[in-house]
Amino acid sequence: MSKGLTSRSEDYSQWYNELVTKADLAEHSSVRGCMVIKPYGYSIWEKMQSVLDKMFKDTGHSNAYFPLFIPKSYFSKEASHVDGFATECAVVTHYRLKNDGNGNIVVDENAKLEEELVVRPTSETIIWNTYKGWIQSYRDLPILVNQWANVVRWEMRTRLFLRTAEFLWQEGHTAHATAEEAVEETERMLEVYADFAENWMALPVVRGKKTPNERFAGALDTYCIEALMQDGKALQAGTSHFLGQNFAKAFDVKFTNKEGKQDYVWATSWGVSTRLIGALIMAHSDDQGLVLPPQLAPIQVVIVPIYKNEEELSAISAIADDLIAKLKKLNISVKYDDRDTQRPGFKFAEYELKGVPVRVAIGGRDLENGTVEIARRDTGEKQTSTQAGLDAYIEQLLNDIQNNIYQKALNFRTENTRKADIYEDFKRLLDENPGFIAAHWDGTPETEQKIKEDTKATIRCIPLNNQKEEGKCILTGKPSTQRVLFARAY
RNA sequence: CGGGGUGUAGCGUAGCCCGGUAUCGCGCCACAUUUGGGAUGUGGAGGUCGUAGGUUCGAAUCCUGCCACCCCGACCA
Repeated sequence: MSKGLTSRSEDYSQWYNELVTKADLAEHSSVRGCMVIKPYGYSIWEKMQSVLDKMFKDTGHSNAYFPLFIPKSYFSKEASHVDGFATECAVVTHYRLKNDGNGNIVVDENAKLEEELVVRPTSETIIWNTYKGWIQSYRDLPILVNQWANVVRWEMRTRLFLRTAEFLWQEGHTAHATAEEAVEETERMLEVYADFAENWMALPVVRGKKTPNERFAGALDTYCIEALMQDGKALQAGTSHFLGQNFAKAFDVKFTNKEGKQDYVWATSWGVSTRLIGALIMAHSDDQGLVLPPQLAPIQVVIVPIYKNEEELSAISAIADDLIAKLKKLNISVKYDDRDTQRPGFKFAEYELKGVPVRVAIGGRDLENGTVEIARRDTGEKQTSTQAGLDAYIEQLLNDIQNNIYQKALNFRTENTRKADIYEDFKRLLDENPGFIAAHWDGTPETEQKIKEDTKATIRCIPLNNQKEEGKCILTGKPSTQRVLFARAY
């Protein structure tokens, strides 16, 4: 492991790339745009999955699995959907290789597929094609299904976790008898995501709706949670779509309602991806490395023994073993690092880089005094603490760290959310103090587009429960009834 | 996909302009001394110079194609 990390102020983007690889979260694979998620990074994803999965089940959903391949023709059935994804699809055209006689393995041109298969960029089409066979009556509704899967989007420019050609995610796809019910579902799942972001990732998010420009291809309404990263850029952390009857119409999914009449089914879809790991990194980490919220940290507590001989080590290990047993009872994950191949200082730096929330060091001094040294990753504070009652203290400390990280991120967002009423101020803020900018907008796609071309800032969302306020559009001066949130985004 | 940059040992690099098979640091291995913030010494291993081709007696170096990554742009739940 190499020393030092480029600082955030020096080069934020380089800091991020180095951190991802040096903290052992992921690395570039030999396949363009695709990453290898390494065990430490994957264990964060597993934690996220297990929490979210429980949340989905607690809200009535079940998991299922649909094919990776989607017949090309399915995409043409929903016009705006195909427009949104056509330019980034991987397509399977053949099903066999052969030896060309010169020792080269080549595609067998005789094994051409009748119809090409698209590697799913999202599963609405294959799922709605399937739902057609599942739904006849209102008694078959709702269908509340989630899928954990990988998807492929042939992105032009990729970044580890934030945008990769293949990524892992979950996608919920639900079917309902009424529009009201589908909208309720859309909003419910947005709240699940917001809850997860705030209480597990310690990431404050703005709940909002996308403008028509930024909507998911095929949706009537896209709800989102937006988070602010430390460089002042926004990140879309999750979306929940009200799809109306678009997919039901495209795939002819009708049901008989209570009145005995045929109607198209109402749909939602919602998803979060491994991009959340990118959000986690960019929101909390510092120049020393990762800072992980205790709720999602694969290792919550690391114990490092400091010893001069075998005898001292075994005395320390006895204390450590006792602490480990107590912490495990409290469901706290602990690692005891008694490797003799690295010195304590090296281990300290390593666990800081990897974002372990709490470090306990036990040495000869502590043996004499009945103490340990406790260091918290979020503030870097170190203190000496008695061994008695240590488990309860650490449990509390983990809570404190979780809260502190959240509060810090919230303060950052508050400080970096500003109002602008004059276009010049708006532009100046974007360059000098990037962050969210609350500004009036005349509600037209043209104005939004113009601002985007001009400043690279987009409307991240129209916050839910937004305060009504009379004003004038920042660009055109036309009347507006509320402020919307602008930012440059990932 | 357009513009710019980079690619030399696991990582970071020198050498390239001006052609003669490769420099240094970290890391790695062995041993010893060490261990409360990234240890020290001694010895050692490790390289198709991204890749394919061309020019040449000879290519890391010159020329061409391709690939990957980084930055900017376009695109993008």
